[in-house]
Amino acid sequence: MRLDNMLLAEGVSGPEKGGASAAAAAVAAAAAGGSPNDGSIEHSDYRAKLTQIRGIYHSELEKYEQACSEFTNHVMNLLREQSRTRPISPKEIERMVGIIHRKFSSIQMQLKQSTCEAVMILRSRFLDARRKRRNFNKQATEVLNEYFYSHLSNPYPSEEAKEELAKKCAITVSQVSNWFGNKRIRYKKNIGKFQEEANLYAVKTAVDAASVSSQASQANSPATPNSGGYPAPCYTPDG
DNA sequence: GAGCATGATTACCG
DNA sequence: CGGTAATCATGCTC
Repeated sequence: MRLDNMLLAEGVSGPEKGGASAAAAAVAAAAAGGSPNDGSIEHSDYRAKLTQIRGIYHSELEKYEQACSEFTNHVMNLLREQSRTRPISPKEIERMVGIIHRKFSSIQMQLKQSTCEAVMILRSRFLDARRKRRNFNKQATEVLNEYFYSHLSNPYPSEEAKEELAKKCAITVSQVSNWFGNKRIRYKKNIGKFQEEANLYAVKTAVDAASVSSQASQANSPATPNSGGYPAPCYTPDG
């Protein structure tokens, strides 16, 4: 009866309302392991799908139950008719009913199993954040890149800085951390590839920060990596 | 559709 | 616990 427990836990079987919230709680618990996503939209989406599965499950279950009782009635009638010609013991009737119920419950088991599978697929699809990865918008990456390249000598934002960036970019702090982690490693791995970008943002922040007069005339010379921290492309802020 | 870009996850380290 | 490195899975471009 593992299937029953599983369906109950997922809120597919069991009471209407408590079930749904139980499922949501299960999802929340599973997602709490480190998923940085806010997830309210995903949850409502998940719930909708789960409700759909629930509906199918219950209507099918009802159908089976109805069919079972109909069939049982049918057999009982047959037995009743037969009882005119030969004696039929209550034991025999019981046995027949038992056989019918076993047959139908095995069909129900299949229904439960396929419902379980559907739920599992749904879960894996909705809980695996990688599946619904979205690129950050232009403005967000702009902000992040600006910070990264203006702190190229030490591109490790503090917790507060991360929060600030997260707020600016409308993403979570974990996403900021992920972004910087990825950025650092990828920048280090292939500095050449980021040269252009680095120069761009270096100039941008330079112009932005210090509104000094003309200084953008030297922004296209190739790389001169230094040995400390992270090699800067061609523009070194100071220090 | 192949191939690269990119965000997220995982294993491991200090 | 926060970092790196490798990897996964998807998005995007050609």
